[in-house]
Amino acid sequence: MADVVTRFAPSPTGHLHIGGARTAIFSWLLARHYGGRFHLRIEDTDLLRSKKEYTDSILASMRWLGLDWDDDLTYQTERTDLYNSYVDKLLESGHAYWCSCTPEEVEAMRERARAQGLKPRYDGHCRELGLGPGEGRCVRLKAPRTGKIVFDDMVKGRIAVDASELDDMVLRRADGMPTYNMAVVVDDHEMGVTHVIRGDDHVSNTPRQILIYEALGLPVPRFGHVPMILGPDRQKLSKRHGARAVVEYQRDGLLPQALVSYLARLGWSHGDQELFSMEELIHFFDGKNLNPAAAAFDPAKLEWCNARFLRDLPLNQLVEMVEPFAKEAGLWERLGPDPYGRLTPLCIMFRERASNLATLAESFRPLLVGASELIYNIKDANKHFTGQGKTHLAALSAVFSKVEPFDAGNIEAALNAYVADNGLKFKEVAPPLRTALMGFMGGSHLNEIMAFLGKPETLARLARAQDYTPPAGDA
RNA sequence: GUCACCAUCGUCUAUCCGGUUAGGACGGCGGCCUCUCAAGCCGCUAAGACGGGUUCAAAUCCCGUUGGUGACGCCA
Repeated sequence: MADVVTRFAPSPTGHLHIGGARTAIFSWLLARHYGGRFHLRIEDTDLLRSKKEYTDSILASMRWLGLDWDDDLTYQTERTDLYNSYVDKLLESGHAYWCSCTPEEVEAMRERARAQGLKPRYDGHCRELGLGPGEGRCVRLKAPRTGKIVFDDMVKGRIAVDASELDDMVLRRADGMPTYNMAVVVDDHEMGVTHVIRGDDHVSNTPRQILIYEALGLPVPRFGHVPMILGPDRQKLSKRHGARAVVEYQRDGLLPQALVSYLARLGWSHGDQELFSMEELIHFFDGKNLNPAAAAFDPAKLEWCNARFLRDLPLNQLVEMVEPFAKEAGLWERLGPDPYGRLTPLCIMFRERASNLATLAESFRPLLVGASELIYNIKDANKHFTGQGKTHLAALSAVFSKVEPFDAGNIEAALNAYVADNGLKFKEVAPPLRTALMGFMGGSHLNEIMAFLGKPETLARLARAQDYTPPAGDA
């Protein structure tokens, strides 16, 4: 398949949503798989709803996901003359005509059709009137009245629509601006697009666009209509389903490669493989094996997917990525003069206990606050800071104070010796120690925690725990 | 209403130009491991919407029904 050219054409009327993101991913992958080109076109002709900030946001999300584009961006608002030159061609060749009907008159036609149980549509009132530019308001396509429009969709297979189902669509509005279908055809042709990958809400536009291609005598590209993404309840994705925009997932601490892998796997498959690197996606994604049915978005699986990528990420990259989240959590200042040197052991200790960057950063907190600021889980403290527990803590304080250097290996040896020398079991000593260190029964290996904390802080925490008294009135 | 599209475990999917105990993954449940929480490992759970055909044989092909989605704009 030579010279594959695809595109992604968002309207800057909102942030990039996961549905759009997946469409972009498929389109991008197809181009990259075949060594072709991928273009980005901003469909900003809806002047009322289009906003520059949304264009910026969409671009930022594309970059974050790792979807680069070839050549400059195309903005539809800058191409009005181009579109009109094509409309003029159609007028000259007799494939289009001027229409003087007002929107109100057309609406009345639709109403009449609906009343008769027919499909609401324009009735071709001005089709044979031969109106000139001065007499017309908008320009309509003189669409064929009979025959079938057939195309072979990359995901849905053969789709056929009867020409009689379509009416004479408007190509140029009364204000001189092209309509969506006209602009899309001109743009896709001008940009040399060979494969139009888009959302499945466009299937019914496709026969109309094919009519324009044919009227213009242009080659018709291949189409691939990818289904929508549904919410976890299989209803249309909406606000009540939580995060929908890519930026929200970014802010929540998702890894871009995890989102891409998950989204690619939604509606596409490569055997039983669940996780894909970008390289694997490019290698395997050939535009086949796309599922024609809509897929429900599953946050639980996304989280699992993210946790997997989090674990396998090279440590230096992980440290880099967790930095903004540590700052956001207000923990950055607490890392001291060598923040990266401190972040590294924290990431090693907690990465497999977190499912995203935000929870990972938050899990550092107990090790970064001072002994007096450590928040105790009341249940754990009451259960483990008992007479026996405090006895162990007192003895361990003495033991640890002699450990030098205070590193993980020596600490572990000292701890094991204490347990063995006193004929104890490790699990008798560990719970009070862990609770004293972490504030609750959780976290990484005890010796690593203590090594990270350092001797003074470790001893301070053991001391504080020995002074613990259950809150009054607590049952 | 009309037209188009869709239909395998709760979810994502494999199998689908016919023949399988319908496979994997997430989740859930149980177990192992273990100082905790995770992770990891093991096991269990659970599906061809329904009805007709065609055929020796249908999840797979055909028709219908039901259900879902989209479209029917001088929005994109």
